[in-house]
Amino acid sequence: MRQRGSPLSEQLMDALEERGYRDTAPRRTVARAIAAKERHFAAEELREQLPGIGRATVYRSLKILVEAGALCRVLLEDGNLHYQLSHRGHHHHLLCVECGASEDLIGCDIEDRLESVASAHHFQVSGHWLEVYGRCQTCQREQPASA
Amino acid sequence: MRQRGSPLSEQLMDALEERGYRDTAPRRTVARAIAAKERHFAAEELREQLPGIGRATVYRSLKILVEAGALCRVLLEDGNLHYQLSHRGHHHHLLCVECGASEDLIGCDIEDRLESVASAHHFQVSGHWLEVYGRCQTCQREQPASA
DNA sequence: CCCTATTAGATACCAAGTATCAGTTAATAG
DNA sequence: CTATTAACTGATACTTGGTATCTAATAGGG
Repeated sequence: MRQRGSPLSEQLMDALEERGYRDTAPRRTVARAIAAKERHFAAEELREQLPGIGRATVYRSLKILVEAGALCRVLLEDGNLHYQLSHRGHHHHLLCVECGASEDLIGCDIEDRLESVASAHHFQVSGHWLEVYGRCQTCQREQPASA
Repeated sequence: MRQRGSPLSEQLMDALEERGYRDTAPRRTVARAIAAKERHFAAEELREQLPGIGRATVYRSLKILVEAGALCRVLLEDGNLHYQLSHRGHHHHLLCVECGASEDLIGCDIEDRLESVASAHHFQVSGHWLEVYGRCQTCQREQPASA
């Protein structure tokens, strides 16, 4: 009697199965919990929600989901690391510091600029990490000027 | 009999005193240890080097030095957070994944590009975090092609 | 040389992991 | 449909990074 999950959680499971990981009940439970998230979340927050799942299992699931590209890690402005569903491959986030919403930064040429700036330093770029913090359109409308 | 420190460690102490922090022996010890670092370092690494200093004091010192702008935090590719001396205000790092060297990224217009890309998303940028990983010139010369 | 706010260090705690390991289970081979 | 076994789970303990709390010590101004 396998629990069905949302299409989103099925996608997470698929990503794991593509990588050769087994389809297990605890992983399905974790996948469903993640799929239900509307925002980025802390590892501990997820674990608290799943008291029936072992601590190690939750963290292991997060790890392999990130490796599988189904989940991505986001660095908050305060230095905390959160997780959220990942749709594309490599991308960046516009993180709203007020409501916590996150928008993917696409169609940007940041990589190209990085490349050219780095080459001026005779540096061979192999990767980078970029997070952008600010206020989303919705929050700007709600509080036009400052907070 | 106050221990003298290097000019660099004196700079760290000055940064603290400017902010109203007191000149204490433990802080001088921490400042000297940091000033002697040639690379970015982990908090725990620093603490191990200073068995005579309390754990909380080491972490507190790191925190206030970051706040004072004398130290900056660098995010390694593996997600670990390290610290290193900071010279300028806001800047980014070119981190060599081979030797751990770090170069400051200056004279770049990344900020401008971010601003324009974000405004296309109707996003009001207030801050960002950027780290660039790759190989420095020295490591490229030593191992011309791959590793 | 006092006075007191700041600081130090001990301790305990929390968050985010990782390592180990005995016991369980998924998937496959027969 | 059962047996096999590699993968997985969950408990536990440990590590790193960091904060909170508290008592004792001390810097530095008056």
